[in-house]
Amino acid sequence: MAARKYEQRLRAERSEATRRRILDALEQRLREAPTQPISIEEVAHRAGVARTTIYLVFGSRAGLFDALATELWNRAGLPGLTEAVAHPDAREHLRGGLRAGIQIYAALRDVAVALFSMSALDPESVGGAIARLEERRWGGMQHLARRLGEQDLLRPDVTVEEAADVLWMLASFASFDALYTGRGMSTDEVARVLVTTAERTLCR
Amino acid sequence: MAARKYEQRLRAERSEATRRRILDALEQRLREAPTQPISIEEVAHRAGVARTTIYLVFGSRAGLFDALATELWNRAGLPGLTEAVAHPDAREHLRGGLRAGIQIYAALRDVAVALFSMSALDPESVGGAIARLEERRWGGMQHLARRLGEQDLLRPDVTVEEAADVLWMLASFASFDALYTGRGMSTDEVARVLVTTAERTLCR
DNA sequence: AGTTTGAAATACAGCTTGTCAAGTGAAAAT
DNA sequence: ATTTTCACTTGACAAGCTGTATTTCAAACT
Repeated sequence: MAARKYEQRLRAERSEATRRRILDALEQRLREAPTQPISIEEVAHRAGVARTTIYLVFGSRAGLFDALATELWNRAGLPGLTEAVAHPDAREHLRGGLRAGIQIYAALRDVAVALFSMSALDPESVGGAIARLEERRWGGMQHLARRLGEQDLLRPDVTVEEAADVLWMLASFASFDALYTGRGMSTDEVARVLVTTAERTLCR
Repeated sequence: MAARKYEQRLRAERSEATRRRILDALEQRLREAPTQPISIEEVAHRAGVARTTIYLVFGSRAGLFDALATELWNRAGLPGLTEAVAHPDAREHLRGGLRAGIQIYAALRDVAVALFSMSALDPESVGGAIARLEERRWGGMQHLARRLGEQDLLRPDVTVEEAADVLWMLASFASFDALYTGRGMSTDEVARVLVTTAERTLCR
């Protein structure tokens, strides 16, 4: 998106700035009033931009939300998560991965609620961004389950596939939010509950 | 709703029939195309009714969805669930309650996705029906946790409050659907995973 | 100086929701 | 048998939204 090649610095910078202002406006609006329908007009107004500019830059309403989802994830997600995944001990991988994921979910909570719900109602409405992220997450859970199996950390009555399924459920945004928003827990408390649940269910 | 007192049988019956036709049309439409925006016009057309009639009967779009949610729940929920709750053994209460809940979720899956997502985006848009159901569910989880504690079935390091929190998360529609739709499991498999997770995490 | 181009302005068609006024026809009351 | 009642219809309306197309502008580049 907006991936035109420029020799022209200033124009490229201004263009990028406009793009960011729009995404920031959308994010801010989602945080301020997550439970209210959003019009592109409103986002444009907040960004100090014409409505048509948003269509020009992002192609469509769905493209805008898609861009926000992917941008936020990259901004909030990569550092902690990749560090956790790299840990040689699979059990620490499990713990650190869950904690890192929860940090991301908490940082993006209001925005994530909107994006996940929109995607559930109609995956197209967020341009498939959530579906792509969830597919990556599923890959991550399979990887983690495999490593737990390789290091002989799984209970004898739990297969690698079953472990992946349980991790998939527990590491979902919905599980996080059931405890974080639904029960008013802190991120540390949520992490404790989810890690405990995962370990008691899956590990020896 | 539609609570006018009639001496007139026939008119009351026809009125009820209209109401049901509208709700059936909405439910059918949600099952056929869960991921497509729904217009009241469309529901009215399917029900063979004027659009204004829907506003007349249900007051608003939100009132319509509210009515559908409460009606479906009562239709699908009460028998199995109340039976499970009545079991003298709290452990069987846990198992039967989860199984019964899962049966409900599965029967209403497509409709439930829409209703829960709509409620997450804007609780008002379904007239608060989902919020009320979830509050009752929370009461049920607290009750179950208390019974597990009373019958000394909880692990010594698990408090009644913590048990209620975990049950709240595991018995949510989101947890069910992560496995049912997300992983393509059957209801029996979902029940096995959820019951196992709950018991290993909470019970001695 | 002349050209590119990111963005604005304006207008449009088509779809929503919600409300309102007036009308119809069949069941109920007398 | 006639009148009343009422569930429902019809048609119209204001207001808001999305998406697109056309034209214009001014800053940035060559």
